[in-house]
Amino acid sequence: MSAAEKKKLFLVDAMAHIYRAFYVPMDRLRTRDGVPTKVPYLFGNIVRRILKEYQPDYVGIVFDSKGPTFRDKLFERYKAKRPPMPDELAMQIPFVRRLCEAMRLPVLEMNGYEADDVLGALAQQGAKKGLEVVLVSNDKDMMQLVGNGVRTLRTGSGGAKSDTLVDEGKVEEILGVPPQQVVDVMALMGDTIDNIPGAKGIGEKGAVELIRKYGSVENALDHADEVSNKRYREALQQQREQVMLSKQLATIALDVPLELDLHLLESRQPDVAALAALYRELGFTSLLKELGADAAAPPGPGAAAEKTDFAQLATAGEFRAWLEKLPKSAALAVWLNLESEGRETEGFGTGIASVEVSRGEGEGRAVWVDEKGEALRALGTVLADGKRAKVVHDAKLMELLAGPVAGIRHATQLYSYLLRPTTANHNFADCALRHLNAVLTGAPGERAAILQRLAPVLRQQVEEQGLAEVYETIDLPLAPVLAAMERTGVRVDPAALEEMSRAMEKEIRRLEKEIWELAGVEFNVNSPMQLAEILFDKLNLQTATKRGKAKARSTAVDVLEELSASHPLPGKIIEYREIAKLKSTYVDALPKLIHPATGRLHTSFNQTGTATGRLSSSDPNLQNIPVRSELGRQIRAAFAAEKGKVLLSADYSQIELRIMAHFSGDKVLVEAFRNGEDIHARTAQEVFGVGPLAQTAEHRRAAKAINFGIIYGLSAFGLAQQLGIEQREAAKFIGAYFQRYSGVKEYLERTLEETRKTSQVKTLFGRIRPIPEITAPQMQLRNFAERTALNSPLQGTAADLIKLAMIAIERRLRAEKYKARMILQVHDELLFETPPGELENLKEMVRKEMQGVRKLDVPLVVDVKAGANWRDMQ
DNA sequence: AGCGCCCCGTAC
DNA sequence: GACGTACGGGGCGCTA
Repeated sequence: MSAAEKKKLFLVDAMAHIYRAFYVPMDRLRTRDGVPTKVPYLFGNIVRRILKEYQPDYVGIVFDSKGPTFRDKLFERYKAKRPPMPDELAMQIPFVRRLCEAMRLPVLEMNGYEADDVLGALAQQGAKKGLEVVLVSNDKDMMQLVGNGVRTLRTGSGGAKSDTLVDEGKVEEILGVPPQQVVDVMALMGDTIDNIPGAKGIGEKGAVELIRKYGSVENALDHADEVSNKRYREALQQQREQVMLSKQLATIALDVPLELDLHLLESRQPDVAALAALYRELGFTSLLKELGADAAAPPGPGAAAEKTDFAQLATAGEFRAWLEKLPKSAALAVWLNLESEGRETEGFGTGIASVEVSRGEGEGRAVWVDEKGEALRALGTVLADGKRAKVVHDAKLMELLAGPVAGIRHATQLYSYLLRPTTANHNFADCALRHLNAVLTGAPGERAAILQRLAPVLRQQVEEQGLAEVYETIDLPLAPVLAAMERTGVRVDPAALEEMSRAMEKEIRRLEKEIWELAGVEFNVNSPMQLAEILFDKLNLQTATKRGKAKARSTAVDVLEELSASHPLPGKIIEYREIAKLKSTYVDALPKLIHPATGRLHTSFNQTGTATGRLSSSDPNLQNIPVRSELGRQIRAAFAAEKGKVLLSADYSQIELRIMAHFSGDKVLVEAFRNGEDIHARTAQEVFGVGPLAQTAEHRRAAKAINFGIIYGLSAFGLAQQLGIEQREAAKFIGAYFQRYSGVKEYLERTLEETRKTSQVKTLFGRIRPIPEITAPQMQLRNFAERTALNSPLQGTAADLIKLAMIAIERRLRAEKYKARMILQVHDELLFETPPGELENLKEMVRKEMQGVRKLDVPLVVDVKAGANWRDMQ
């Protein structure tokens, strides 16, 4: 009999599919009474698809038995750990059984055995009878049954095309071991669904690696002491018993006393009447129609949820009337509820689900956003009216979603940030909990009401901390500026990136091959763990300099550079890393984030995300676009002005050192900046006693590192590492620096003293950063706190200065009707896109506003460049 | 599949 | 431990 003529037996692992369906995020699928129906719905989908796609001759749906199984008796203590099935899931299983019944699919189960065992036994018998057996299950454990006419079918979520029929070769491809070793792998990695404990600390990756090397669990355990990876070695040594037990648990029993009755399993036509009744009961309208049943369709799932609108104001008209009756004097709290968590749609109109407003504590009104946009229009009028004070949480988001906002009195997110910039979360719920101990219930209007309560509490603290001026003059006015920048976006040339991607892919493959040859084995070059094994175990390479315990097996670039003296492999890894990093992070990632409507990248500037007062940028992060390497600059060149425009870049020169000069009043530093000297050359002269003309590149490099180090809270260790010199020598440099720049030394000492007294530092404008660890008994914590205390006032003041400049520049761009737009901020740089006609005026204006933003004891210098793209500028 | 952690690398 | 501030990708393990 040829393979094509073989009859097909499909056995479906019901529980595996039920669990999988349960975790698909479709929680709105319920009957009108709220009974969840997702599981029978998805289960039915997959079974109908399989029947249609593969047309099996025999089908069985295999369930676990209801009573205790032989495994429970053998391994009671593990069974006890299995979490009970969630009620939400348990209540849906009877529907699945009824569905099978209505589809006339035989349900198979066997007292005392789990589904896996039944499947295993039936599969064997079927194969013996010359059937082509397919086990429908994505469970990896099931792959131990593959071979001799038995395969598994892994169903994908993308329809039949994404299904995989798994034969012996495929098992190895997927799991990395043949079917005979599946049990061994499972015994090590464990499986939560099947309640196999495995070895803690060993995942799939490690399990496969160990079994490939040692062949079996038993052998791996016997040679546990030889395993080089510490984590795996200890896991094997310490969890011997558990691993052996896991192997027994993972092994599928083939001796189930069950007779394969092919007559019972023959494919049959469904019981249409029973199926229609069930579909109707579950509210599966579309399936009912498909069935051709003549019954009237009840409302489908999801329709019910929209009707349960319990907004306090029923219509946009009511909302408008409510707003019109507002007394002019009252500050209005406004809260927007978004349609979804994702920010894809943010900023481009469609994201608002409902609006909440409040005139005072304890009051709140909510209204759903209507299709005609009446509610949003009414809101927009009030928001744009500067004479009406507003209370909001996120000022930038309000601007982005609801249009121009004038007259914001309180922005609680900014208050929260100014008060505690080191706290990670400034979302509304956390603020309400932190400052009011209020837990949100989700009642309509509640958030706006709580906003009214929160605002005065935070405002008072902001005033007490002397932060009101920073709020009024910097953070609040900056919010709409950032909103405008995000909305404008920046153009990136996708064709250029795609072209680069192709070339880089080729290069990566080439390097990968070379690396594999040098290593003598194929491995994942992206995995530091695998790479470390090759470098330190297989090739036995060693670094001369000792590294700390934690970083003993680091594969960071400085280590690779050291190793490259003794082997060609590390050098190739460095090459590979650079290309792979730039490709995945920028070249491939950026095009995906181009907005379809605008064709541009719209980053999100986080105004409350850093401890120092800097901004941050994400999705994508446009503040770390490469510039240092040639390949990196090629990426930067893809950031190009649109047709008929050019880019203008303006960056502060040495701003943090200038601020240091201002704060410290150090005579040398102030003089150098007032004279417009090259500051690195001056430092080289001061520290090494070498005049500018006699300085070598090495002098300049060291001087530059020292100047940077000063800003970061210099240590001899850090400088030594940076320069690749002895710590003693670095200490000498630092000593020389402080001798020549004694004002700097005194300033740094003063700063630490002051910080110890107040446990916080301040910027020039009064922005604070709490540093409680400054008095920690643990030296390590304290050292870190000290470096932070020295750096934050410099970094934070620089951030304040450029924020002020941005506000001033944006004001002038609008007042003087420039067509130019500010599009990015990168900490000390501003990027603009402008028609060439405005370029000269813009250059002058931007330079003037940035340099004159605040008079310091040393001049602020701004370098201005222009060009077609972000790389080629002069 | 999604999250959290680690390592690593990009920017200023 | 290791000079400051960020964000993000890939690997890996855990958990639902």
